[in-house]
Amino acid sequence: MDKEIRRTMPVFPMSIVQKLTGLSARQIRYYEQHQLIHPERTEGNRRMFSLNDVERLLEIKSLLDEGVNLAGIKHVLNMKPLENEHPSSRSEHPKKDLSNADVMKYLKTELIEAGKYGKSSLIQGELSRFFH
DNA sequence: TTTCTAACA
DNA sequence: TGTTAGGA
Repeated sequence: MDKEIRRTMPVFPMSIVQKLTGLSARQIRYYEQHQLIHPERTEGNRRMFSLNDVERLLEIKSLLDEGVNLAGIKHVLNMKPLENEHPSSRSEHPKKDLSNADVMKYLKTELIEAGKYGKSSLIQGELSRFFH
């Protein structure tokens, strides 16, 4: 009953999250602006991240390396809602899990669809070759 | 001293 | 994305 609260409990300040994720403060704040993470705030308006926020950021970092842009990352993250979010908005668990293969499959589909039409794809750069 | 927001020679 | 100004 408190395993979940542990993952969602705000415990890390910016400096720690930077070291843990290897991302810059600028990037972390930017991703928050784009709703990829929702760290809580202290009385002094300082961000406090939970373990889930950190894991989420690590996944964002991973997808970034694979050449997925923010729009794509949003989609992937939205496919696995349970992972984090606030304890407040949590009552029942719609339970779900997404394997890496599922994500790959999704990304590949995005790439193919983008090829059919114009150019716009959620996947950028040459890294998309991993899906060819 | 650390983090925050806003903005760009 | 980096970096910096100016404040808390």
